[in-house]
Amino acid sequence: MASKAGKKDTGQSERPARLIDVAQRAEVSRATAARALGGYGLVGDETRERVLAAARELDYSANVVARAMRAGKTQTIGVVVADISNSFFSHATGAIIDTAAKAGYVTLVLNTDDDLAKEVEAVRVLVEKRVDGLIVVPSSPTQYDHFVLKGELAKPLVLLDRRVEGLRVPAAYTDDRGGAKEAIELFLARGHVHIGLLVATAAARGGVEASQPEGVVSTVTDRVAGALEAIKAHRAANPAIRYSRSTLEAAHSGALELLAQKPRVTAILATNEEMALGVLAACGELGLVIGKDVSLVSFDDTPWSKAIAPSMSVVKRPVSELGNAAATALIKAIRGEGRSRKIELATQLIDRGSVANVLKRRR
Amino acid sequence: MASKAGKKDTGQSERPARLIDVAQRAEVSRATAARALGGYGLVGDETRERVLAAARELDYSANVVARAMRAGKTQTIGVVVADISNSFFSHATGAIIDTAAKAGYVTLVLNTDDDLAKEVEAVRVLVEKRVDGLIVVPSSPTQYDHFVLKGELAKPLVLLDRRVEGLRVPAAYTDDRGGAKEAIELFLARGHVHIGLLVATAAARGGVEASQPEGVVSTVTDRVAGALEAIKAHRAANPAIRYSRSTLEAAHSGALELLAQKPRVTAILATNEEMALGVLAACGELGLVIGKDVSLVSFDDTPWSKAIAPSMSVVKRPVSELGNAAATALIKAIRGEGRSRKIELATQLIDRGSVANVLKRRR
DNA sequence: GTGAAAGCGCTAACAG
DNA sequence: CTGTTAGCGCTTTCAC
Repeated sequence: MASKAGKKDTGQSERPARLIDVAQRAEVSRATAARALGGYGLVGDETRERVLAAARELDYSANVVARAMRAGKTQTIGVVVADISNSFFSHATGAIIDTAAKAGYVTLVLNTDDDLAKEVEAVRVLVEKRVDGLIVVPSSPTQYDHFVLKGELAKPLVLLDRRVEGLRVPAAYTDDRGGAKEAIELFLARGHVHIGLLVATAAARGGVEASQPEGVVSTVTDRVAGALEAIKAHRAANPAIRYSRSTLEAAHSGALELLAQKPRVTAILATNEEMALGVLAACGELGLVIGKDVSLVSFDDTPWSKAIAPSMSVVKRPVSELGNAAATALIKAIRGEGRSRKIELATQLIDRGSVANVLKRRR
Repeated sequence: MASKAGKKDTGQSERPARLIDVAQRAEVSRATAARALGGYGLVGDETRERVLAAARELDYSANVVARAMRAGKTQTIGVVVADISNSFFSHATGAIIDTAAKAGYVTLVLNTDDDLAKEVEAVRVLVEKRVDGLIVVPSSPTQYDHFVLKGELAKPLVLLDRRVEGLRVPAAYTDDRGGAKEAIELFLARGHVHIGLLVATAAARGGVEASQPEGVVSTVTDRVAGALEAIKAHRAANPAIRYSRSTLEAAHSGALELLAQKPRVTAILATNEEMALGVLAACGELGLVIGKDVSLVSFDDTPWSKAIAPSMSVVKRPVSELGNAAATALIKAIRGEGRSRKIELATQLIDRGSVANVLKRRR
């Protein structure tokens, strides 16, 4: 490859300068050059200048791979998410990338499509790559063998958005149970009696189901639990529930099913952006007006939620903060500084215009 | 760190097994073990079995860093985008990650916030990391020194979404000029005379301006050029234009300014999601009904565009295909197979319900 | 203040 | 079919 240099006009230029090239040009040893470049140890002032000049002249770029091999650390972290193109994950990942970068780490990103097999493979690849740590959005609420090597974690690990039963590692997630509870309480306070839950099951498989599928992640169970908690506390009627695959199409069908309930549901809690969009589409189709015929609250404060008419009430989660917290916790773990356990961030109910008040006058 | 092993119950287990450990356990040389594991060269059947068994027993995970150092290739590519949390970039990046993974590459992602200095730094870091190639969304339409080492590209490079003047490398982008042209022609065909352009300037700086800022990327100039082309071809009146920073707030102000034009603008082309949202918000505020008082077409087909009422007409760009194409071109370049130059993908005008027909009867 | 040398874990000649 | 060996480029004791 590089041997054809100099002949063709497209011939590769000579291979990048190495430390030894810099050392020779500056007429010092590799050790001295390394010290000057690395800014550690003792180096004479003029020697340092000479080395720096040589490095500049040669366009020297340290070979971080060699350094990593020597040091046993790569200054790289791995992020494993269900799907980077999903806005929740892309925002969280963006925050992780930035926080990690500030601490001198670069970030490798892999998708799993919420498929455990892909997650296992992703973790294997990242461990082979010798990342210094991992941030994972686990696709299973119970499986964690792939993180463990010989009774120990293969790498420092922080869970994001979801917890894994029995895995005692730091996890950054939001209080979705509380968020769902608040949303339902808002419905109840406004007089809604027939409430519907459109629950995204993060899983890529399945369509729409009336009962909770197996192996559903913690965010799903938390949100349902929170909603039911509110219902029970207020002795309200059981809500209609549909578990839907997290796509627009499935959400649409799910919403239609909810809206077809005998005493029609007048308020729906959608557990993510796709579910909310499904409700909007279904209502549009049925000629039902949001904020009037059907009230709606959705998880996650998307940019469009305040631009539409009526603007949508949401349970906002601090997504960037979540990513930052996960990255910070991971870097701490990598550096061996203390061990954060659980990082639970609060959600915030933002009531905009999509929840009608159907309260009758006090009789 | 690892030296405190065995004492505390949290003590790290012994360091990961190396090739030599596997070789010893299987009672063969490192070379033989490597051959068996790597599936190349000649190895006796039972020998191979023994090696594989030993590797399994030791939970051997090849050290890819060492391999990379030897091989001079890291099987890693770098992706440099303005902001991974932006839906366009996250979708494109998702496609890149998946395509690269299929070809055996993992992906490092860095953000620039459309800041050239950050871009330069990102490229430096990635080159130090010895990535095998780079996919960059350039933040400047003219600067490219940071990609060049000694008259040569530092690494195989593919541009994404935007072109750079004078830089002859493969670039994957969409025909935004054509897309804008079609959108304007739709307005014209429906009888709109006073047309507005709300143009996102990708730059993080600035607010709202009436004339084109300096150093704006190719997508911006392409879209404006396409729109003006359509206007000129039909001898229509010059459009009102606002260049806006790509945030909801700036877009909102920009839309308000457009809507305040003397003969009021009846149709607006928004050049991205944020701009469209700004128009929606502004219209909501002014009590103007989309698809009736104000017609709207936006670039990029977002999930919410079809769920709102009326659904929004858009210039759809094949985002995932764009990412795939960029990744494929890069991998080709890395492998030295041919050199794709420009990859221009077509846009598609999807007319939904946000463009009113204001045509008067033929007189 | 500077240099010599060992070695991180792996692979690819080259022998046998 | 299998073993020996020489590095890839860097850092880091340990001498001087």
